[in-house]
Amino acid sequence: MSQDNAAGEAVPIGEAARKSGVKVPTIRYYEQIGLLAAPARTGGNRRLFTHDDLRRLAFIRHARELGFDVEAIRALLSLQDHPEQSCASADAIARARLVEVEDRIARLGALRDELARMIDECACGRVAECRVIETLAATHRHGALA
Amino acid sequence: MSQDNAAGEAVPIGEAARKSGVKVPTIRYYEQIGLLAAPARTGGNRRLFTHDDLRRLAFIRHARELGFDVEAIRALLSLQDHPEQSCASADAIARARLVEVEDRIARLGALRDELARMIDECACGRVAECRVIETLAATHRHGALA
DNA sequence: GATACATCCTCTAGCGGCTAGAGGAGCAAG
DNA sequence: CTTGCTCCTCTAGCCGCTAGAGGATGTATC
Repeated sequence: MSQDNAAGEAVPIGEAARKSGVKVPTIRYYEQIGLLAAPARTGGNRRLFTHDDLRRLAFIRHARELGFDVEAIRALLSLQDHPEQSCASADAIARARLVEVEDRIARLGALRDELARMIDECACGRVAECRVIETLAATHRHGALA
Repeated sequence: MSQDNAAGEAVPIGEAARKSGVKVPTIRYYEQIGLLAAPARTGGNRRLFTHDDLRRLAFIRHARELGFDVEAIRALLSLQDHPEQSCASADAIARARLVEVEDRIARLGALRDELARMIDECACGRVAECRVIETLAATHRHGALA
C-alpha cells in the first residue's frame, strides 16, 4: 500500500533526503561533522531517520539557505535543544546575520551598477574600445599604479 | 631617495602586492594557476614584476571584486590580449555576471526580509517561544514532512 | 666583515561546505 | 536466481585562497 512510508516510524537515507530537501551525501556529511546525531541502523547497517531527525535536517537546510554557516547552525541547534534558556543568543546570531546580509546586498548593488554601466557603455565593437575590458582595467581607489 | 621605486622598471613581490592590492601568496597562486605569466627573476631568484604585470594584477583584483570567477577572468584577460577581436564575448561574460548578481540580490533581499521578520517577532524570552528558532524549524514549500 | 632583520623562496597542508567516484553489500520484485 | 535499485565506506577533488615550515637572499648598521 505504501511505497512512501506515509505513517512510518523511520526512513532510510534516500527518503530522508527527499523529505528534508538535503542531499544524501550531504546528510552523511552532516552526521560526520556532528551537526546531526548518528541515527539508528538496521540489521543491514542502513541508517534509519526518525521524524525528529527529519525536522532537524529541515532546520539545517533552512538555516543554510539563509546563509548561516555551520558554526552558527550548531549554536542555533544547541539553543533549540534547550528551550528553557533565554533566546537572546539566537537573537544575536540572527541579528549578526542580518547585518552581514544587508552589507552584502549593499555591495552587490554597487556591483550591479558597475556591471550595468560597463555593459551599457559597450558599443560592442572591437575589444580595443570595449568598455567592459576598459572598466576592469581601470586603476582604482586602491591602486597607486605609478 | 626612493625606497618605493617610484620611476622603477620592475618591483619585487611585496611591492607588487602593495601596489596592486593583491596579497603576496595570492599573486604566487595566480602565477601557479596560469592567470599571470611567470615574471622575470633576479639573480637571487626573486620575482620582478613589470608595470604591465601590475596592471594585469589590478585587472584581476577588480574582476574578482566584481565576483567574476577565475575562468571568466581568464577569458576576459585573453580578450584583453587580442584587442582586434570583437568584444561580444566580453559583453556576454559581463551580462551573464549581471544576471547572476541581480538574482543574488533578489534572493538576499528575500532573505533579509525573513531575517528581519524573525528578529522583529522575537520577544526575546525563552527559546521555547523564540520566533527565530521557530521560523527556522518551520516546514517549508519543499518539505513534505508528514 | 659580522650581525640583525626584513623580505623573499618553495613546498605542503588546510579551510568551508560540500560533491564525485570507486568498490562493494543488501534487499525487493519478477 | 538474477536484475536493478538503494545503501554502505572510503578517498579524493572542487574553488580561491591562506597558513606555516624551513630555508635563502638582501639591506642597514656596527
